[in-house]
Amino acid sequence: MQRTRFGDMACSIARTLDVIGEPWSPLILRDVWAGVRRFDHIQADLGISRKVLTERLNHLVEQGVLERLPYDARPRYEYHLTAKGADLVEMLMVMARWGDRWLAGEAGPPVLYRHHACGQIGHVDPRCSHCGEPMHADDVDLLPGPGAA
Amino acid sequence: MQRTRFGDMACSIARTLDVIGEPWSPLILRDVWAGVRRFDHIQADLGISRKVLTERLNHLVEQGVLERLPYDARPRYEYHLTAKGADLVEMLMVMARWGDRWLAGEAGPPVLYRHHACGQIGHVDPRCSHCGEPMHADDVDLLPGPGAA
DNA sequence: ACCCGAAGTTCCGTAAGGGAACCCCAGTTG
DNA sequence: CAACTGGGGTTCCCTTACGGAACTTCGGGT
Repeated sequence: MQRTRFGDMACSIARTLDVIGEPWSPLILRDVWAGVRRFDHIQADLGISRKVLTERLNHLVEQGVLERLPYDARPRYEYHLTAKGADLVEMLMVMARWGDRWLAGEAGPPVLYRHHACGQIGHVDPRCSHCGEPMHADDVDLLPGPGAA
Repeated sequence: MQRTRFGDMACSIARTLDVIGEPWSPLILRDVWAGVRRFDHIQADLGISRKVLTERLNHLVEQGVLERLPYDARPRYEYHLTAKGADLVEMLMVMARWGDRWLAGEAGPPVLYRHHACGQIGHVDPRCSHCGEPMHADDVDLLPGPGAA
């Protein structure tokens, strides 16, 4: 299908898509985050083809998002989030939040998030790192930064 | 490529991917958010094939993320974010934040975000909707919700 | 010596992306 | 009035990536 690479664009969204934008990658990350860490378990949980799963895992490891660690004397491996990968989980939480809000329907959200700090069920709320007020689509202006093309 | 549909999974991340998970879709959303709203402009800006752009725009309109509005007496159209679509922009901001942090390198971020409320350059910071404290990968437990499979 | 289970690898058929050419429609120019 | 233009697609062919199932490899257990 000769997919175009996005990484060369002067855009952090495009570059991020080059790391986790391929089909299945966010779901693989979700599984690893949720504790499904082994090849066969991920494969069975997602119903992904083994071939594609191999490709995705290799790519995510190359990109430093996952690491492949042995868990046995035999050649058995688990995949774990690196710091770089754990940082991607907030993106998953925002996606989940959007799906809960716009797609869950009558049944309600399939997963709830309990926050350690307060012990309550909550969801992720994007706020300005500077003033702490909400930060949504209309709350920002986009300006060229130092790394602009 | 007969890609698997994710929408049937009891997972809001998977369902969200069914709406904006196809290649190019997040970048199209980014363009529309940034003010690039017309077919030819998006096509030229992204370098996407016209065929795929047509498919993606139709899908995003069907999903209620974009709306197609005439801007002339002639058959000319612009694509605009709906409320549902504007709500997806926070996902883009989180992706941009991650790319800025982990992929931008020496040059620094290509785009800066000025927050209207405080007038400062900031970035998006995910916080708990309940207590306002940071909400990252390790700060939550996942529990089955009412819509669980 | 045989079987097992985890983690891939290989192979084939199909569908999706890339790219370029083509089409339709409403002005607008000569 | 005919030809031209420019936006917004549509059609065609080619290549590549996905899906699915079968096969392989490597240790350990019985």
